[in-house]
Amino acid sequence: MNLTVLLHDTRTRLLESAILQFAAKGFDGAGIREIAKGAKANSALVTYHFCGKEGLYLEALKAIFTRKVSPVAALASIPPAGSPGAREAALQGLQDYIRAFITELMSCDGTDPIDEAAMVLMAREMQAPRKASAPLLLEHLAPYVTHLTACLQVLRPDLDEEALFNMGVSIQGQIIHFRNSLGIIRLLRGSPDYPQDLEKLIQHYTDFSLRGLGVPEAFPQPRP
Amino acid sequence: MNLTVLLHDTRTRLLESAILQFAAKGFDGAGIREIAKGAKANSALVTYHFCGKEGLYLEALKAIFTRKVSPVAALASIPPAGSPGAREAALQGLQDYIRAFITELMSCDGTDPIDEAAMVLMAREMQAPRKASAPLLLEHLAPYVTHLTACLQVLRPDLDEEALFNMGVSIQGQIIHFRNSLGIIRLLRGSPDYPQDLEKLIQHYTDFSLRGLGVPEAFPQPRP
DNA sequence: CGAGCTTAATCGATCGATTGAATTCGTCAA
DNA sequence: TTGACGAATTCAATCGATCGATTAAGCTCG
Repeated sequence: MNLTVLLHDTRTRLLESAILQFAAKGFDGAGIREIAKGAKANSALVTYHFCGKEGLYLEALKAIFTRKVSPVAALASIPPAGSPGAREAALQGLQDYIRAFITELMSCDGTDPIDEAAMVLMAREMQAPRKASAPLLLEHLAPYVTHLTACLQVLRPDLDEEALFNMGVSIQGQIIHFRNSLGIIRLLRGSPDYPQDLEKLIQHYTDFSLRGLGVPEAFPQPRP
Repeated sequence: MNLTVLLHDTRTRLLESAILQFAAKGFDGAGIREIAKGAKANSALVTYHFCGKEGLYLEALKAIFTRKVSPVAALASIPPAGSPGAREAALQGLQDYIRAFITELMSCDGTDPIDEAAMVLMAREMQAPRKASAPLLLEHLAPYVTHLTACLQVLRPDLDEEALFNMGVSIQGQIIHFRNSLGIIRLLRGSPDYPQDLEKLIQHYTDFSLRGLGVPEAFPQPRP
């Protein structure tokens, strides 16, 4: 019995190694032999446990989504529009949402390489989803959109449905782009450890989003 | 002499086919045989003209950047801060920038498949740049950042340098994310032809950005 | 003719998948 | 507790296919 391998069973080790390899080299660039080597397992086990490379990829995606995305979606629902305190609740809900989103996306400060790889893989999949994984993506992203739209609806009841949708895309877009393009952003900024202050970052995205949405409370004093 | 091939020489045809194939299948997924077939050429020409697959990829990227990115960067420079009319010029410059950015990014309505593929390839490269192409990326993106930062500096002289940088990332981020994730966004929205009205989209991103930046003119009337 | 370009053919390497034997594991009879 | 049996798991070895790169001969012009 191998001691270094006792913590996880072979299937789990294959999944974790797959996340690392797929994130680093893409679906075509990563080979099942190297994935198996990273899991200290035999490459034939990919077919045995996952019905081949494609099945392993899908299972790896599923594992990532249930681990990273689902927790954030479990935010408290806001009161329905029109009820007393709905506006304050929606405002707070939107702020919590942005905070949870950024925190979750940035919760991989080198401590867990698998977390970091999971973000890369998720980002790639959102940008150019494989045909087989599009349903998986939609299923796990829908709760986000629902919650966000509900908040926006309360805060800007005057907007039509398309305008609200655009607002949601803008708010999510800034944050996702920040996470996805962190490599380029750090190059452009010239400092590899940006952002140093996560709290300041959350404050920026909250303020920018609330102002962009058109919430008066977030707007600075008008000039004289 | 082949008639169907007279329009471009072999090198150019290989480049265009490479853009299509690399965008569709990624660097590892695309094969030089298929690229050559798409260009009605022999696969050995990849080595002859571009010193191998990697060289072809870099040349394809270079062709994309000089075609899509550089033109947008050629925007009129704004007057220096403090000079009369600087604020109005900066405001207009920012609006022009957003318009030019979106227009260029969306200027591939199925008319030119190479344009569409170029966007996919550029997006992928921004998200996960290959080691060899990072310098190319920085070189072509720097003018954008310079122009945008100059506008922001004039419009919000009270902000420090890091805050201005965050503003720029947010403004660019929404738009880039919109273009990169258009596939998922259309799925979430449920309409494959979104956005129908490009002008309305430009208006949204302009308004959202100006409000997010904290420009009073863009803010709606405060509630009673 | 000679330089630039293009071709078919082939190289060794690596790919994902499969095979059949070897090993480990849970379970139940003795 | 022990031994044995069937199922589940893991293994080394190998399959055909495809990869990028190379070679040497053929072609096209100035």
